[in-house]
Amino acid sequence: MTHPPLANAELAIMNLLWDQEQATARQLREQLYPSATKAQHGTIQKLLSRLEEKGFVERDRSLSVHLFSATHSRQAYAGNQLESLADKLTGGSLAPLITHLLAEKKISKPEIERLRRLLDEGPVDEEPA
Amino acid sequence: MTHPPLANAELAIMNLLWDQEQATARQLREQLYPSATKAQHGTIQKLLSRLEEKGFVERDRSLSVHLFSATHSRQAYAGNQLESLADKLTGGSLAPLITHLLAEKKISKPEIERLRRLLDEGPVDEEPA
DNA sequence: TATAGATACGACGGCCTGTCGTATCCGTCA
DNA sequence: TGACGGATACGACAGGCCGTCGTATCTATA
Repeated sequence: MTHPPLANAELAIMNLLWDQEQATARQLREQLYPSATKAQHGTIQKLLSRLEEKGFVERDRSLSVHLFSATHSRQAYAGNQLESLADKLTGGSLAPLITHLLAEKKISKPEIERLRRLLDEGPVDEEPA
Repeated sequence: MTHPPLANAELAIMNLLWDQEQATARQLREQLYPSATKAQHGTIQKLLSRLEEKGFVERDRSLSVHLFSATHSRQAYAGNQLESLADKLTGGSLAPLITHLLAEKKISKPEIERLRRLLDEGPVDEEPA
């Protein structure tokens, strides 16, 4: 199952939900639009309901003030996007994606070490958040 | 310098240009729309000129029939997209993107070997095409 | 019951994408 | 030289997605 890509404002909401596990629409609005006008409450609601349609967000309706939470982890989404990138561009293989970044030295040495450790350990537990 | 993402039809053209280095609009049309109606010539031209605006395609005007070629390699574009994915999702770090795919065993053993060799060799020449 | 706050739903403008028509240009060939 | 075929140039269009906002309905509480 491959997730559709997210637009900017949607991603901004997901980033908040990935960081805090649960939030009300009001809390999200305060973080995204510090100068709160009344209309933007509707914007948040709209974005949340679209995210719900796409299956990214779950809504707890048990209270009259709904609680929203992410259904997929950030890594799950990220990995999925990486996969679809590889499918579109390199027949599903990851190596060519990384080749160019290595050649351009866009990957730092600590990052290379980190990746090497990941590969050596084989299947690993997810890192927390 | 970060490239904008490409849409489907645009990507289809780029894939052809990445494979054959040079082509006329007519050649591209024959490969993309085997049942050639006349109108689709315009479509190809339009897509090519938009790709030119975005800096993905170069046009050799020395003959009256123009020759088109890609300005960036497939790897350059792919690496760039990977980079922007990492920037948007994980603060620029690649490891979390790969973590989930490893945990889900979405990466085959030969692919893991290939990645490990890339990392061990450090900065490497680009692979051809 | 009145009121504040939350949700539900629909509408809108803007942008991008893919498609297509039409007009113009250029070379070739009779 | 004049007509013709193929290529380019340019503009128009519908559809879809995104972000935004207004309005209406609902709910809890004082």
